[in-house]
Amino acid sequence: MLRLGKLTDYATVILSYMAKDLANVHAAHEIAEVTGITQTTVSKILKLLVKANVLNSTRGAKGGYVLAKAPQQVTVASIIYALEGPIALTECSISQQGCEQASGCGIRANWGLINQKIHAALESITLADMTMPVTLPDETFIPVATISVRGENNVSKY
Amino acid sequence: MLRLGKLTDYATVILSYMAKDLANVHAAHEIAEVTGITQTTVSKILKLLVKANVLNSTRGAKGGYVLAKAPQQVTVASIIYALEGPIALTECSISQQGCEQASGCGIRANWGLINQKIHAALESITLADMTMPVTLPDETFIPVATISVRGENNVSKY
DNA sequence: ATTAAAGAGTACTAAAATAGTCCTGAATTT
DNA sequence: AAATTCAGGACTATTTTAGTACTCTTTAAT
Repeated sequence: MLRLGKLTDYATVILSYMAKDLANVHAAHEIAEVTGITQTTVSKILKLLVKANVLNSTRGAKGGYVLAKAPQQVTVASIIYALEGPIALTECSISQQGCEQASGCGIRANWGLINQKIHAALESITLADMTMPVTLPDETFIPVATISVRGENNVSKY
Repeated sequence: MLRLGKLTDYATVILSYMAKDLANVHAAHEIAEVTGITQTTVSKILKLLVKANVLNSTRGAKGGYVLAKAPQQVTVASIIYALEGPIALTECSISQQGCEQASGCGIRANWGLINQKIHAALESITLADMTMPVTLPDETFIPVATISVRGENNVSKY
């Protein structure tokens, strides 16, 4: 399955919670409580989001995290980038070094094309879109039909 | 990184080789030789592609594999599906069961939106596009800038 | 008929990536 | 000074993915 890690899923949960309460600074422990994700894991995610300039942090008592930008300006691509690094489906789309036969490779360019399209899709959706309640029939949500589930847990429920 | 497994990368290499020589039946050992992928791994991939109706196989001496459809009709989405299962970024996009709070989940619907876009992008590119030599400046191929490589090997070079 | 060549199916092992935890240090408020 | 909170890094455990091996079935050639 073309998939994102759990941490990215968690991150969207955390960020959409924060997007709904922009007025306050949120400490890691508070977010952990609200989301049900353990605090150590929440902290790990928050740190990554700060490093990627999605969040700002303040230390010390009364410290915590706030969004660095308006929800409309936080793209899904930037969230994925923060948690998982570059958005690219194949290695050779990232580094040309890895490919021993870069010049003769007819596939690399075409993977690049695909990556571009996907990147564009992920750039076009923001945290604001994620928090906005969408109410479409279920069929529209699920692009693939009958399905073998390969993992269990997720917390996209807040 | 939003990524595909190596096997999927291999699969595109194998399929584009086969797409260039539609006239002949290709045995696993032959494909292994040409691509440099070990035969056991090649076999594994070919079997998955048969199961997904991307390839047809014939057993016995002189047997082997051929494309089940014209290259224009083999979508990248179907290749990914064959190797990795459903194309969905988050678990909750696949099964509603997994999500304890399905009704109250504001995020699920929005992930579905993203999945749809990505699925559309992957449906829009076929094996024919992959084999077609694209010659654009390198910058166009690589959507993300400076980059930490997390894996090494790939064989997208044929 | 027998043999050799090929794929089908399944189970298993090894390697790599991901998730999750813990510890120590630095900044800030009271 | 003490308490709170984030920063950074190292480490462990878990899960996923990759790769291999083995047995069975099918087909062609002799």
